[in-house]
Amino acid sequence: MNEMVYNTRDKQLSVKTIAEMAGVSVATVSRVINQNGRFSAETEKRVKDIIKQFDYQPNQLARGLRVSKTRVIGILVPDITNEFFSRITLKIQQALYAYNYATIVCNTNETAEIEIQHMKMLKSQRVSGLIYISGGICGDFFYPTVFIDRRPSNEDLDATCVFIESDNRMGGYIAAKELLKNGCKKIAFIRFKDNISSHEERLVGYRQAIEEAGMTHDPNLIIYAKNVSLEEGAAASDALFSRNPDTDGVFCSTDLLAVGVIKRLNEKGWNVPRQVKVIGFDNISIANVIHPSLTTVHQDIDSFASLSVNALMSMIDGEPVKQNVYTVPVKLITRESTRI
Amino acid sequence: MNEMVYNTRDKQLSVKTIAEMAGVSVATVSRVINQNGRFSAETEKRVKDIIKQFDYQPNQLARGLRVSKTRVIGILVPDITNEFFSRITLKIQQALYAYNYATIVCNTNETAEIEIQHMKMLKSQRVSGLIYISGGICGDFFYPTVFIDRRPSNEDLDATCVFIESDNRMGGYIAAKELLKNGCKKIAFIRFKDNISSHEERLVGYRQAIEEAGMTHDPNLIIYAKNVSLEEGAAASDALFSRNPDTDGVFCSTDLLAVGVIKRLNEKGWNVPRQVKVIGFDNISIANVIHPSLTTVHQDIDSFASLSVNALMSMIDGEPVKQNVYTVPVKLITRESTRI
DNA sequence: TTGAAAGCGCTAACAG
DNA sequence: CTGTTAGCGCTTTCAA
Repeated sequence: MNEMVYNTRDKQLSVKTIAEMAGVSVATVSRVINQNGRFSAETEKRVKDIIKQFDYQPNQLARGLRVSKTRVIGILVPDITNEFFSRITLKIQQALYAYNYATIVCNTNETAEIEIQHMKMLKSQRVSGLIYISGGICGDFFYPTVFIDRRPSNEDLDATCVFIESDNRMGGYIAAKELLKNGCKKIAFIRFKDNISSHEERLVGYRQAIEEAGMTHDPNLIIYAKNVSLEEGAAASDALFSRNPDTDGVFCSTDLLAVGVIKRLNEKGWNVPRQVKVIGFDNISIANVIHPSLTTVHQDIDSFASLSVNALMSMIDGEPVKQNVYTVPVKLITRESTRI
Repeated sequence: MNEMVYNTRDKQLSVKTIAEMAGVSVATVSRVINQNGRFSAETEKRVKDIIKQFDYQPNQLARGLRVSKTRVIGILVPDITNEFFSRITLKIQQALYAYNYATIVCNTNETAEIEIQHMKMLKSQRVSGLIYISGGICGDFFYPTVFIDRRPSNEDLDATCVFIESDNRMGGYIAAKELLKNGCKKIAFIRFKDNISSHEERLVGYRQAIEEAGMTHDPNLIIYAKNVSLEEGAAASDALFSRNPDTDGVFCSTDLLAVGVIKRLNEKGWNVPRQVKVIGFDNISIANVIHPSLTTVHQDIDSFASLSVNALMSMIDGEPVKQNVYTVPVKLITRESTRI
């Protein structure tokens, strides 16, 4: 039973106190902190010494209020527990950290309602920019914004924002090619139900490969998963094979779905890859752990992070957008689940 | 090549504007917003209508500056790509969201240097509280703080902070018991090298079970992993079996390590669970996907989140800390990796 | 090279 | 019930 006494309310150091201690004005202290020149080397040293001595951290609320710019970026992400998204988020945070920006991460759970609430909060926090990872139902162009993975509507994209994506069409194409090359005759596509541009493009690439192989694309072989999760992958697998038991190849728009499929097929005693070959997308670590290990299309997360942060920083600096859309190459990672 | 024009700088609505539009003073607007009474129903409606009409969001910077309280909490986490941590983080965010608090998530990568930098940033952002998930090298009690999973040093804990953990000793005990029950005679313990209280306690429980079984605890059977990762689990497995090839049971202080062990043993052609039984800790989804599926000790993440947020909220409200330490029950999840 | 002072948007006395 | 006003900590003219 302690009596609570936090220091939070204790008067922290402020420019005013520092000014007094250094025998200069607050303006000078501010100039030194922001290295705006117009102070002598001697003054600079005096002020800096005090700052260091007391480990002074400028109040970002006051600064933000004054200059209408916070060093905070909002990140909106559908599901932070999905390793693919958490890895992007982490890389972005690390890149922003180098610019001394903090991030507020918001989990939207693919729900417009929640996304809108988060946007209000971010607005009230006066964030300096937004990064949407696979989201953007309510694109509000109040802020410099980067979209990753999910293309915003065209009007929005024509405006002042940036969109970064994998070469999803190529990804779908090489995925289907891999299955075709290894002898699959009836290839299904399991995808997230929502109308995400990245998953659409993967479908387009898949269809192209199918048609190039002289086969016809069968809409019955497209299965929609309610969520991107192991469970929904398993459910989609059941739905697929109950209707099309002779399917011999499955391309999933996400590793999580693919792993759910493999797990379900294993449980039912099917042999992957002998009876059915499976391929995923993302290359998350679980893909290399499942048995058989999952062939997948690798997305270049490092490029996502560096491109998005560079773009956002120059937007915030008021520079004109040189390039609206960036397409990042993908590559096939061959593992057991598609072996002959 | 668009010319950039963001609305960010456009004058947003403020209490002043709203006051003018409603024909009242700023004080009244503020009272309505914060529901501090002393306004008529009629005034309230007038103000609220305008707020709704323009979707006005109060400037939290100004508010925070004024009341020395931000609606922002800092969360420090070792590795957001570890599903166990991302799930805790998500649950905490959701709980805080209900209180209208935002979170700044900082990835410490188990590095003191980075943790210190993040602390400075959080301080400059004037967060209202801190939640350390499995961290806290530099416990700064400037803020109301909750520690999860890793016990802070005792002096710190005596102060005004809260610590929440699983019943790790019991977890270690039931894990080792499960292996003993299923016939293991030589049981190893693979753990993260850092001196984390939770992993220490798991060791204590493990030893207790070993000794109760009339066996002696062999320090050679304790292996330290450099990181909590699949790769380090595999490496630890190699180190273990090269020195102790007759080991027939492995308890890992983390699922990630355990899955790394199983994967490595599979690769080497060992049969899990016939030759070696393996058990983990956390119950992350990968545990149910690996073959053989991993028996593990489930941690109650929901309780972590609700306990920590409740505690933090009352600390922030200035209430005395009623309870310093919370211990959350664990439970054994039996799967294939320990079957006889 | 330096300082005085205004003001960012908000809340909380205080006065009516 | 309502308004006036000071001031949170900071940056930025403007003047010296």
